[in-house]
Amino acid sequence: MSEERTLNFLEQIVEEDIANGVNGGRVLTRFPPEPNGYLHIGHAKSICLNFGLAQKYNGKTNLRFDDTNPVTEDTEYVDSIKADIQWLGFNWAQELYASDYFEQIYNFAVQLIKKGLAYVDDSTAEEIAISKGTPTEPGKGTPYRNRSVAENLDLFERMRKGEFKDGEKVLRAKGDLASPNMHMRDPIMYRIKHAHHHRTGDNWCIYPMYDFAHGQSDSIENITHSVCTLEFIPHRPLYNWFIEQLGIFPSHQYEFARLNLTYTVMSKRKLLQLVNEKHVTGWDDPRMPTISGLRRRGYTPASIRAFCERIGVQKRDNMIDVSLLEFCIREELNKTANRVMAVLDPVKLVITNYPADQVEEMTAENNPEDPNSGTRTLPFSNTLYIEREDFMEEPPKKFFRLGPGLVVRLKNAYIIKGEGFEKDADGNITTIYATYFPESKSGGDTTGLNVKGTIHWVSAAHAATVEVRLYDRLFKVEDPGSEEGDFKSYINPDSLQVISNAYVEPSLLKAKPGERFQFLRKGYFCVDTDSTAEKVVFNRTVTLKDTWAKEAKKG
RNA sequence: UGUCCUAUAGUAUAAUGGUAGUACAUCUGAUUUUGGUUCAGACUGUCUAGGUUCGAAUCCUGGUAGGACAACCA
Repeated sequence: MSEERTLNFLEQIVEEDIANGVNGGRVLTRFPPEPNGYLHIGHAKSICLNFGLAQKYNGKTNLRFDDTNPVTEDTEYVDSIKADIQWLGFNWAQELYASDYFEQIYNFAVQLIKKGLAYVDDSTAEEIAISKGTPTEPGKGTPYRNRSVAENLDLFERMRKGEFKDGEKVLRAKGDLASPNMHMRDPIMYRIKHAHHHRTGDNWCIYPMYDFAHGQSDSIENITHSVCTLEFIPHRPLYNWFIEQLGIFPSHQYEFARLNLTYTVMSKRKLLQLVNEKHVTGWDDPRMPTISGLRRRGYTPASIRAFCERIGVQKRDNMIDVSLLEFCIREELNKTANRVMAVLDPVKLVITNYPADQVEEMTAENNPEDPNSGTRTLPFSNTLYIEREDFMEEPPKKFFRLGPGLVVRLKNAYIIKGEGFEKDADGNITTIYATYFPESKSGGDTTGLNVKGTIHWVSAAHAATVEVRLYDRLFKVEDPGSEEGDFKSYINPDSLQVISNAYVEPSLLKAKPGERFQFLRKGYFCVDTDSTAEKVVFNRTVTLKDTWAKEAKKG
């Protein structure tokens, strides 16, 4: 119940509006994705913001697809977007589409033509661009700027009827060609696209531009707070101008800084490239910063919401350290994920003084952080697999694991002492030999031995074989987008390591896709949707914090 | 060299004219049958120069730096 966090600047605006009785204290936000790609963690920030604002102030949030460009949009994206928002834990008041308003927006355009504030321009895209001038020189306009209202009305109607080809004509607002704001220099309102729309089919061949659809849609829905990202700041005067000239409900636009994350890219264009050029397996590849990728990677909705809460909201450009995201998922999984033993890079360990035909059932805690998680049993025998990195032939001083003469605790079992090992012709260790202390069994240790290290293991005869996919950051550099040349040349070639034969506790054979575990000392893992009856596949969500790895790196 | 936005520790984010705080990251130490967790501690900051004020991160002015804007994309 401790709501100690101070208000972010948008919450302050909303609270002021409520205090001043703006809109009668009503709060209605919207989340307006364009259905031309999958949602990513940056969208999650916007979703948490828009839905969060409404939740906090007894308001509602509409889901509105900004589907004004039929050539890039698709129902596949609509479906994935809806699924992702719901998975994140948010419910929209209404599912709406800008295309629902095409007739209304068309009428708005006619209204502006009649007021002498819009005209049909026959110029080419190049001609229009040139006639707009530059940020430092005013625009000159085109010869079509002074057509009569009647002619504009006629032409616009014929545009709708399909009498013209793509690009032949556009409808433009009559703004201010000398404005220092380029968006006010006669922005295009409608363009001709003889294209099939995912919802309106072939009903239309003219489509409104963002600037003549977004604010209008906001207004039609009576959105009170229209929250978008910084790049729309220069559009705001135009947003307000249209609303004022049309005399419609005055929605207000507010802007915040989009999320940037280290070691990844966030633009839909770049993500699409990664997918199309097969640098990843798809939009939901666990290395992708998409919601579907993070879900498959093992991230939880709560962890993503916690992340969005921690990063805050402001108007300055930012670059969030991906370690914060990792912290958020570890924080949750530490409390909720059951611990299991899995050996990813196995080497055989034989306990020479343990009876070869004996099998003991060892008791293990499922989760020391959760007293209600219970215990399970594990088969123990004289031949085990342990992690190859847990043995060193010539261990340095601070190596608290196994080596010749070193003692170590086998988690949930006995203390053992390294005795010897065998190597193959290439010098790789093939088998390690150790002896155990019979009186050192977990829970009943009477040896008084003080061992510094504990390692995990599985019994060779009882182990199940699974596939494990180890993911690392997708890019080698913090900000691939700002580096020289093609961002794809900074892709991390080691972002995926597949281990097709890892040994795990037999119980994991029953694990279902989406189930999460902590592989003791190795990290958090999630069962992948690629799992079959023959082979269970685990994705590594994130490693555990590893202070030994840091120590070892120091040399 | 136009207009707009922004500037607080390595990264984010508070302090709303009155003790610059929090988180992540980094580093110590303690505890630990996970080199995990937990706990204790350390480190590092108001872009700059003036001004207003008893008092400025906060208000004003001038610099500087970063970002956005000239798509028939959103």
